[in-house]
Amino acid sequence: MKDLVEYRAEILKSLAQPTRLKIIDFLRDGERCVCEIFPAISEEQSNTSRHLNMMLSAGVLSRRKEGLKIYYAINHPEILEVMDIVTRIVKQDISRRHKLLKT
Amino acid sequence: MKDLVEYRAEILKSLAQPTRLKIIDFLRDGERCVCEIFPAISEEQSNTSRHLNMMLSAGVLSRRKEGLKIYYAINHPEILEVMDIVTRIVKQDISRRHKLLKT
DNA sequence: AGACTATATGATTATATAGTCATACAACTG
DNA sequence: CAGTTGTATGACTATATAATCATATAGTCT
Repeated sequence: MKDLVEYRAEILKSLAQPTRLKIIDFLRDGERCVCEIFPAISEEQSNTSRHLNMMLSAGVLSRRKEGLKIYYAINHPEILEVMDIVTRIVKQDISRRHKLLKT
Repeated sequence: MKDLVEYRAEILKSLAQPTRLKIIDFLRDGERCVCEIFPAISEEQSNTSRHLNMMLSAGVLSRRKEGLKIYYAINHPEILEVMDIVTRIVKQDISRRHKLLKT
């Protein structure tokens, strides 16, 4: 039985990778099928599929089938909050480093 | 030159691991030295040191020297916001799964 | 049924990660 | 100075991860 720490780590891990971040960014405005996602992020279909599946099983994405296509979407609006906070942190860090260089 | 996506991934990765999550949890109330941290999380000193260093270079922790001891602290209050959100997501997911099992 | 499209998966490879043990280094203490 | 304490690091091992290519599967269309 997985404990809370492991669940949290799993969710964070499923966000903590450049290709997956690009997917999250692309899904910001709503669900998209795989055939839209992989060209948008310039990755192979199979690689994209694996990352999508990983985020799905971490509970970060949800999935809907429609004919041949499979649509993925962000499963929790909170995920976008997390992304926004992390972006803010990065920007702060970058401007901090700039100031340090100038001093 | 690292781009924004890679910076974000680096920060998230530095949070996305059970041992490191335990460290963050332990540092919630303020800075602690390594000698307090590793017994608190039941990990070896050397392993703890590596994780601390990793979070330091991701910009997630800061470090202060005082005599023999080195104190680490969470560098951005926003990190705790992220942790809170992720905890909320996990709890939602768990109760969702419970409901599904009951149906 | 056969051709086609969208997605997933097996096998493989290269690289990264977490953890351990032993040891080095740095700062304090008597 | 020698001994001690706190932290970091080198070398190693086992395991996980990301990416790729080829192929399988599932659904659609004529």
